[in-house]
This record gives sequence, structure tokens and C-alpha cells, in this order.
Amino acid sequence: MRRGFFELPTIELARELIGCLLVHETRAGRICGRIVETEAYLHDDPASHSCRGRTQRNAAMFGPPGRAYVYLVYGMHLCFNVTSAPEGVGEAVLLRALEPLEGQREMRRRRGAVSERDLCRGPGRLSEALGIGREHDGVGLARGALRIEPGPASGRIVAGPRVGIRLAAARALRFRVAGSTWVSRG
DNA sequence: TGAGTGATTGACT
DNA sequence: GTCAATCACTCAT
Repeated sequence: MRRGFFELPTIELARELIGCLLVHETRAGRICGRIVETEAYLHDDPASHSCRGRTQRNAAMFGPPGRAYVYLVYGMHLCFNVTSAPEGVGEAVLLRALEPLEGQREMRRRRGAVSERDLCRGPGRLSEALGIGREHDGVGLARGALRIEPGPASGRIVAGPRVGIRLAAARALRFRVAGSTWVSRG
């Protein structure tokens, strides 16, 4: 990833992450998908975990940019975020959907017998398909077994309201590839 | 120490 | 299209 990429302002990073590759080198082989949908979560954002200050759970959001923030939601699903903003500022970008590129066999072993389209369509699904766990919370994403890599140019990117939240849901902080069959909604 | 809550998914109609 | 499952985390006792 080019130098300074993760230092981009959170909203720009959310847009720039579209088209990049999320790679996980596992013992079972390389698993890889192209990012097609993201959401930005800002420090002054009532929908963000960080808006009420640092806690044990959201500590990674307040760390340096370019790290993983992995948390459990609804008691059963993991969500994978890329931290952004300088150390001390709690912001991150949620990855909501991937287009599977490599390791579909391994994804399916984790996800069960689902259609190709449903392997990584949704934040909980992509975490499961890539084998992301709580042990990845706080790890750097510039290098290492789990990392972000530059990807080919994607199609047109459109912004819209975020999904699955009540507070500040109307803000256009969700980005996706227009018309992609791999995004979780619309 | 315990109740309320939720950045979702999968099963079902 | 609707709805229940299920539990870590937070905040209020």
C-alpha cells in the first residue's frame, strides 16, 4: 500500500479503500477479496463506538491508523474495520462487502454451502469467510498475514446512507461500487 | 452485579 | 417481505 494511504481523512479513506484487496495468508492458503462496500465512522458520530470515549472494546479505534478493529456485534457476528485518523482520535472504516477473488474453497469451508454471492456480502459474512477473529483486533494491515493491498481500478463509486443503525443514519458515509452484485444492499 | 442494547444473519412466510 | 437467536459490552445500581 502506498505510503501515507492510511493517514487519509476517514471519509476519503472509506472511498479509496473501494477496489483495494483484503488478503489473509492462512495455513490453508491465501484468501483474497476485492473491497466493494465500506462505511465511515467518525469521532463525533453518535453511531460510532468511539463517540463516548475510549473503552477496552474500542481501544483499537483510538490507536494509529491502518490497523484492524475487530468487534463482536449482536453477540454473534464479527465486524472488521480499518482504523483511521491520528492516534488518540477514534475513527475507522467498516468493511461491509467483498468480491471473492481467491480462496473461495476455504471461504466456503468456513461459511458453509452458500452461493458465491453470499460468501462475503455483509460485514459478518466477510469476517467469517476471511477467517478474521478477535485475535486480529489491533494488528497492522500494511504488512503481515492479514493486510490491505492495492487493487485494480473499480467502477463508479456512489455514496449513500449507512445501514443497520438508528443514529445519524442519514449521513452519506457509506460507499459502494455502483451496480455491483457483490454489495450488501443496492 | 445485573439489565439493556445492538455497525447482523439466517430461517421462515 | 418478517422475525427470533444470542452474548459482549456498557452503564447504572
